[in-house]
Amino acid sequence: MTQWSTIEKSIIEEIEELVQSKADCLSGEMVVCPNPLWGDVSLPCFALAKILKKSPDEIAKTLAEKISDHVAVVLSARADGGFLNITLTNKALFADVLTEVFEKKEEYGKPQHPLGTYIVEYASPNTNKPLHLGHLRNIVIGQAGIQFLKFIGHTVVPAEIINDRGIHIMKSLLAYQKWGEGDTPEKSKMKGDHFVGKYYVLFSSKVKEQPELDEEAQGLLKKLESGDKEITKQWKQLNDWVIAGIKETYNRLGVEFEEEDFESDIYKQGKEVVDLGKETKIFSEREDGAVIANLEDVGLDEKVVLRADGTAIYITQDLALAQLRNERHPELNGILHVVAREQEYHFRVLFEILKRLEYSWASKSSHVSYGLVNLPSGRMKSREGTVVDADALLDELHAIAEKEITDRWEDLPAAAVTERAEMIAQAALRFYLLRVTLHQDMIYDPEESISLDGATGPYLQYTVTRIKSILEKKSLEQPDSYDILKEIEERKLALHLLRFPHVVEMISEQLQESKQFNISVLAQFSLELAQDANSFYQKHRVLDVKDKELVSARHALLTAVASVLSGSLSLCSIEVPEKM
RNA sequence: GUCCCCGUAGUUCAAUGGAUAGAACUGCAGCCUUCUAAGCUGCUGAUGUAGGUUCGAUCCCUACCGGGGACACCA
Repeated sequence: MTQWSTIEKSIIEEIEELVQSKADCLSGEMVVCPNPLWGDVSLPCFALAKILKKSPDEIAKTLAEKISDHVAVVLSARADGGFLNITLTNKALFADVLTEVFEKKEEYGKPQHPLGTYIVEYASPNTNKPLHLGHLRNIVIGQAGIQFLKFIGHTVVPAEIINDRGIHIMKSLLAYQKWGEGDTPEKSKMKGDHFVGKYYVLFSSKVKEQPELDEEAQGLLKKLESGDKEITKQWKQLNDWVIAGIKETYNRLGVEFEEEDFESDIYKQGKEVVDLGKETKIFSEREDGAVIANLEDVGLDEKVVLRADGTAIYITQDLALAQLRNERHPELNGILHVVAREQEYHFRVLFEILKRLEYSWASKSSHVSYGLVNLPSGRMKSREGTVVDADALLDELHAIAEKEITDRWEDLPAAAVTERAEMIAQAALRFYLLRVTLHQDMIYDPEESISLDGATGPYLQYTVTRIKSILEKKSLEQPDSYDILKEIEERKLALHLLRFPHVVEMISEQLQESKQFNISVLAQFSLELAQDANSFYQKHRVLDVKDKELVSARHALLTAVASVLSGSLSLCSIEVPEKM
C-alpha cells in the first residue's frame, strides 16, 4: 500500500467510526493542500454534512480532534471552512515516503495489478512519404503507452501495421514513372522516404493541371491488385525505399516492434472473418452483393465490410488483423490503437463489430486518440508540402542542442556531444508533444518548439542533472530522522513524492474504465516537481550548511526527488543525460 | 443534416466538482567570488454568451455563438 492511501485510510477509519458505517465514497477525496500554510493534505467534509446532518465545518472540527490521536501520521489538524486540513508528521511525510522510494527504487509507484498482455499498435505509416509531425505525436504517445503499461505490470507487444497498399502509393509511383527518369535514392543521395515523398508532392501539383492523372493512378492500382508483374515490382521498389527511410527515423527515435504486419499481406485474409460473420448472422449480404454489418441499432450506420466484387476495403484488413492477433496471443487482454482522432468513427465501428464477433478482448481495447497537430497558419497538408518533416525537425533540435552543449563543455569529445544533443533534442520534442491533453488539437509553434528554455524537456533533464551534481559531491547514509526539515519548499517536494503513486494509479484507472490514456498528467507532474526542485535548491543550500543532520536529510530528499523525477520521465520515454 | 472534440491571460498549454484558476513564452525590474544561470525572484494579465443542477461549476446538464473533425464499396 502506498503512503498516500495509508494516510487516506487512517482518516477514513475515523470517519467510519463517526458515521458508524462504511465510508467508501470518500476514498479518493483527499487532495494536496492548495496552500502549504494551511497544511499538507486536505479532505473536504461537504459530502459528509448530508450524511451526518451537521455543518461541514463542525464535522471537520470533530475529525480534526479525533485524527490528532494518530500521532505517527498527524502532527496537527484543523478545520478551515469545511475542509479538514492536516499537517503530517515529518515521519509520515519524509521518513516513510523516502524509505519507500529508496526500497522500491524505479518500481516506486508501481501498482499491484493482475498481469495481462496488451498490444500497443502505433506509428503505422503509409508508405508514400516520410514521417511528419503528426506521426511524431503518434510515436511519442505510443512509446509512452508502452512504457506505462509495462510499468503497471502488463506484458506489452509493440506492433504496427504498415499501410503499403492503396491509391496514395500509386500516385507516387505514377509520378515516378513519368518524371523519375530512373533516379534512385542512392543516386540523388536522399533518404528513400523523402525521395518517394517528392514524387507524391509532384503528383499532387501535376494533377491540378492534368486531372486525368487520377484515373491513371487508379489504373495502376487495378493492375497491381490483379498481379501485374512489372507494376508489382515497381510498387515493391518504392515501398522498400520508403520503409528503409522510415526505419532510419524509427531507429533514431528508438522505435521497435515485435510485430509488424503489412496491409498487402493480410488484406485478403479478411474475407475469412467476413465468411465467419456471415455464418453467425453478424454480417449479411446486401442486394447489390456487398457484405454489410448493420449497426444502426447502436447509432452507427450500415457498414460495408466487403465490396460487391469481393475485394477488400480498409476495415476488412482490420478484421484480418484482429483474427491474426487473436491467434498469435490466445491470452490477449486488449489492444491499444494509437491513431489520430479523425478515425474515431472507424474505431467505434470496428470495436462494435469485434464485440459482435465475440473477441473477448474487444471490450478492453481502446482507440487512444489524439488531436491534430496544426501549424499557426492552419492544418498541415502533405499534398501541399506544408508538413513539418520529422527528420528535419529532429535535426534542427539536435543542432540547437549541440551548440548549447559546445558553449558549455568545450573539451567534450564529439561523440559525447552528439549523444547528449540527441537526448536533449528528443526530450524537447517529446515533452512538447506529451504536455498537451491527448484529445486536444494542438498548435505547433516552430519557434517555441525549438526553445530549450522554460517548461521544456531540457528543463526537466537539467533539473535531474543538477540535483545529481549536488548529490555526487557527497555520499551519505539515509538519516534516522527528518525532524530537522522545516522549510515549506522541502514539504512541497515530499508531497510530490507522496502523490506520485496516486497519479500513476489514476492514469491506470482511467485507462481501464474510460479508455482514456491521460499521459499528459504525468508530463505535468514531472514539470511541477522540477519547478519545485529548482525553487528549493535556489533558496536553500544542501551541502554547505553547518548542521550535519540537515545536510543528510536534504541529501536524502533530493536523492528521492531525482529518482522519482527520472522515473516519471522514463514513463514519458524521456531519457536524462549524465551532465548538461 | 447527424455525431464527436475544443473555446481559460497578448500567445501556447494546465487545473479527479473544492479554498486565492496555475505554468511557460513575450515585456519590464532584479539575482552568478556561494552545490551547473538550459536556473531563480518580482510585476502586469484570463474561464465565449445565457440559463440550470450543486453547499460549491473552467469541469456536469440545456440552448446559443465561434473553431475543428468525422459520417466512402479511400486508406
